Amino acid sequence: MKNKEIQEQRMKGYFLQATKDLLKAEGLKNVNVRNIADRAGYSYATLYNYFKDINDLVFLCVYDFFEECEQHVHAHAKKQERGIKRLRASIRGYADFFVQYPGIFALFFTEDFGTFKDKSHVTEVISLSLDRVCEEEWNYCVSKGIVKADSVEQLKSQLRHATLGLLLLYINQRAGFSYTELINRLNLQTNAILSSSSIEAGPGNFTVNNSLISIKVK
Amino acid sequence: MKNKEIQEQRMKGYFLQATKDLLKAEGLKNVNVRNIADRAGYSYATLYNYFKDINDLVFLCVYDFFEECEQHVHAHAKKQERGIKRLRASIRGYADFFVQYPGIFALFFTEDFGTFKDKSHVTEVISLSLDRVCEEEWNYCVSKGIVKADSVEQLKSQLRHATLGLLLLYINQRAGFSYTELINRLNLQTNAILSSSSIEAGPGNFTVNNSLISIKVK
DNA sequence: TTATTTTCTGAACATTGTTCACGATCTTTA
DNA sequence: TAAAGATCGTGAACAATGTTCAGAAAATAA
Repeated sequence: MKNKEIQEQRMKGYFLQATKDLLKAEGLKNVNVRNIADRAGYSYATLYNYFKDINDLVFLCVYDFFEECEQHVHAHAKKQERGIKRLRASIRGYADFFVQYPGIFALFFTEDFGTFKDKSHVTEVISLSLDRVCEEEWNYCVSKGIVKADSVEQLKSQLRHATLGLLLLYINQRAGFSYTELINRLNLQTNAILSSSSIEAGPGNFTVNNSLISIKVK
Repeated sequence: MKNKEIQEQRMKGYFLQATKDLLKAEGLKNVNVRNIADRAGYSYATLYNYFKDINDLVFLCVYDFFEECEQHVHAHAKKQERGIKRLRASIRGYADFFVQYPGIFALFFTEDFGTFKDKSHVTEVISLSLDRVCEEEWNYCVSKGIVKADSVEQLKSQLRHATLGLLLLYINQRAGFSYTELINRLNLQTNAILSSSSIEAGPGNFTVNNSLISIKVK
């Protein structure tokens, strides 16, 4: 009875891996049962012995992709000194990850769940993904008194929605600007949110000349 | 030569109207050539005599939908007194419009353009739609000295992205909260952005008790 | 080795976008 | 007005994709 379980998990893993590879390499529109099965080395019909439908398979990838995103962010952010700087770097890393893999962005935020069951788990991972990858740094900022504990939830929420909105326009080609310009706008926007009254002024955090428009990042 | 033009525009109009009705009534996933043609009273093949493909037809609807959105917003906002209050009401109206028609949100922000040509026009309408429906009120606020002229672009941008991000999570069912809660969060977020240093304090605008979290709207 | 259960597979069906040849209709012209 | 020609509308047909199913292949049990 144990072997059967192991073998089933192994089979699921093959399809899952094939789906992830395909999604990263060719985007969500090229993810279909025949392509997945080809990569996995089985017939498309076999897939249905292990997954209810293609949504079941595709949305299972969210967990792995979130971990990848987390690692990408941490690898990018750990070069910065702790505090607001690292927080900013985390947000930048988060955006970079989805720009690099637009298919993962589509899966996380725009793809219809269809018949996918138990979406509450996966929606929480998705909707709080930016908060999660920044969590350690938020805690640090609060513990050091850089950010007021009262304000953290409000700041997280602002950053979450602002980052998402900007990414949505850029990744779905609604914004007419370049990648460089995206990063520019992301920085401006992040600074505007972080330079609220909830952030204690401190040397090396950032310099604001009291106008929202021209914020100079040190 | 003139009659032909008129007749062609009329035919396009039938398909366009059918597409809009369908999209509003049944959402983007039920918009397909056969359903559209049924509503228009023609065969699905006839559609291809007037439009290059279905994307050509569907993205043409953007212009009309934007006008509808604009009217919805104005009808909702004109009850408020001019200035920050009406600005807030406009943002609320904008969100309401897309909540009422999730298919229009999908078309505006998440649907792939495919082979759609000349997207620069339509992307501008889309990406600046919130700015446009608020334009009159921004001008008013600047002219009355309620908002610093320097800050307007930054504020527009913040509101645009924050509103979009929040709507994305709600409409695509990534957020686990109700409509009431959405409006709550939207108001909080809007107030946080509008109560920056760029907004002059004034009687009746709003009351802030200096913390980001608990803003009381008068 | 044979029988039974499990796993895998292509055929087949539904849906959707698109093309195309053909017939209907309208216009031109002798 | 009637024949010739142009234009328009149509279903058949093809491709791509999701899904189901009966049966082949493989693994297991007797």
